Amino acid sequence: MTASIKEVARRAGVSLGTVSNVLNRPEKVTPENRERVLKAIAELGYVRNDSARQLRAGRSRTVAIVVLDGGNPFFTDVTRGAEETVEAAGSMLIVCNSGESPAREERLLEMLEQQRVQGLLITPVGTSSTARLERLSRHGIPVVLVDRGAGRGAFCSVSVNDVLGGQLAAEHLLRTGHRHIAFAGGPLTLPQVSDRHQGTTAALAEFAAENPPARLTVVDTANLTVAAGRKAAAELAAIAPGERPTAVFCANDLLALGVLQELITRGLRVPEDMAIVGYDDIEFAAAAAVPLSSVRQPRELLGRTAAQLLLEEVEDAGHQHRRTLFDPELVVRRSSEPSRPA
Amino acid sequence: MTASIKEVARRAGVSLGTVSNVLNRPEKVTPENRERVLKAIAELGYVRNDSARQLRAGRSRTVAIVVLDGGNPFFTDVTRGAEETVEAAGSMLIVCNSGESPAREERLLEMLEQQRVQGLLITPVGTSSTARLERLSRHGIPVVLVDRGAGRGAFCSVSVNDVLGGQLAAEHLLRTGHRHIAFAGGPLTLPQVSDRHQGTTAALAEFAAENPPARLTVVDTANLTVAAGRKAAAELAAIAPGERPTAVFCANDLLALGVLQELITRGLRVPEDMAIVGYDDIEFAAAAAVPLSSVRQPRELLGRTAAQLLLEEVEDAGHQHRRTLFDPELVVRRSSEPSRPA
DNA sequence: AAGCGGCAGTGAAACGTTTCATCAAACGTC
DNA sequence: GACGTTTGATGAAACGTTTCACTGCCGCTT
Repeated sequence: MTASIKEVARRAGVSLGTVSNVLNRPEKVTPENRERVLKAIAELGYVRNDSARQLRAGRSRTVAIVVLDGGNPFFTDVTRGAEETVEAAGSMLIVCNSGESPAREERLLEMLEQQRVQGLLITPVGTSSTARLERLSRHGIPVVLVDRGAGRGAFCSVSVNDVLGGQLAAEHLLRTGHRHIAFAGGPLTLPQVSDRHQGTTAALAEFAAENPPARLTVVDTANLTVAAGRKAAAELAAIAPGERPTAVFCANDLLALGVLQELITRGLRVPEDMAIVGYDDIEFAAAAAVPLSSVRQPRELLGRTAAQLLLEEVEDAGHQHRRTLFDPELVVRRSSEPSRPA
Repeated sequence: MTASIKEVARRAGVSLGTVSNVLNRPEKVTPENRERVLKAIAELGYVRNDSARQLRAGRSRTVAIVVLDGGNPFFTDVTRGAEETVEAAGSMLIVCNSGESPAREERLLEMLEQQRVQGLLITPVGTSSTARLERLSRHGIPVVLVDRGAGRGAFCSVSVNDVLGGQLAAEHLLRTGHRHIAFAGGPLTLPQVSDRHQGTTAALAEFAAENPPARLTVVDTANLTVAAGRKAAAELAAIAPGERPTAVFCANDLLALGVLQELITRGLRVPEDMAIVGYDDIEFAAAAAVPLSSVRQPRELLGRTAAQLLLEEVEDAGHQHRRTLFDPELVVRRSSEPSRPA
């Protein structure tokens, strides 16, 4: 269907190697020959065959990023950052979505390995893929963990201190007078979720050292979506007012937006009846029905840094793995403004 | 670095062809040989080389989708729909982002063509890429236009009637008493934008046939983002109250959310001082500070249908191009509830 | 004038698959 | 027990590149 280099050579009346030279080292070929080859290329509508190129070269020019949820603005922002960096290096970023499903993740990794991608940015669903990722790395495909610390020193990683984030959120709620807090998130097997939860309990423990202890209710959700948030809010709203937490810290903003919406629908006031703090500070958080307090992560920076680390490792094989950890930042908005000053 | 089929063959003590058979037609090979080959594969950590496979086969197992804005929930939903369908067919969907930049789009198309992707779903930035897309199609890479009608019959396309959408929005505003409406959107070279604008003017024209004419103010924006919306709102707010439109129809929801936020910040009330209608009905529209009226598009269905059409064309070369057009639906929420009944 | 270095261009080899014609062996039939 | 048929295994060819050792050729030096 499509013309090959051989036909270009024949039409231009030169050898195969000369055409290749025009394509790869144009300065090495005489101007008139270059001219003729380019003309032939244009006439035939020749397009380089990347498969053959890659086969010969042993490696490709694409970097892949595998995200947990392609619809979550957090990940699209991370992706944007990575895209920028990868593109500047002359490669192409392809975005894949595991949708928090280990099976799909597995399938994607399999296909990406077969494609011999240049490198891989990934937020793994769980720990089940660690073995496969290590194998990728061993096979010469660098892997950088995104939004997830590397367990042992096997990979580079770029993440944000989720424990600290959870702590910031919980401390804020305690400071503004809340004594019964809910943590909404799940599945708890996601390190992001469990770290944020851990930060919460840490803050509560610290608080209890000098005060009467505060209470924590955990609402486990199936995933981190708006729909899951609505469901969580329904559970919270069903609790008798006296026993109900007065604030909820949600493991991400989608969840928080769902919670907010459902609470309002059910006639509860935010923050008076229930304060809310989200996580990620996505663009929509500030635009919500009640502007959402949230723990901000440097999303694009995360993506940029991860891509840089990856490209570095692609260049330099004898590379030392590195872990980068950013600190999050609490952004207080109306959804958690003190209803009763501490 | 990575083992090849040849080494597997040597280790298993069989020929090269037998290994290939184990991989592709396992029933054709004797159980004990199959066993030995699989063992060798496991021991060597052999991974199929897709470049070689593709080179031989002439085609790949990946479908690409090129979207205008990877961060826009509209596109992530379309992508989700497409993903589902493509995955069910055993292929892999890779997501690329043109970011509304013709240059980046051009680059992506070049690389995707070199990769000999199986097919392409695309929302083109403008009309400048038509020639290249036609060439792709001619070279055996089917192209389906998404959220964009095919100009001539060159491609399959799946879109939503944007003119009708614009009309629905404008009629709604006229019916609820508005006599000076703003249209915010841009660039007007985007067919989506110009169609929605055209629908608006059509509705106004129809209205004027039986009523004193209503007024339309166009606010041209650089793109369709929240930031652009904020800027547009600033312009609207700067108009003297008597001269200011009483309602604004935004070409998409991101824009509308930005407008909403900025208006609130500036102390204008929605919908009392200015009603808003958005477009797309993304998930965040209902959760906004003032729940947003919006023109709903069947986003996942759009993606699914486009992917189906594409796969159909991949299968059947002698395929008739088809254009599918869905109708949008107006969803009225508080942002445009009649402040003064008609 | 002979020798030498540099420069363009050539053609074959190699990358890792899949396919296909060929071959050998085992089997069933008469 | 010979023959035809089926079955499984084999090895070479082909896909489209890039690379590299060679070959002429020209102009410069001695």
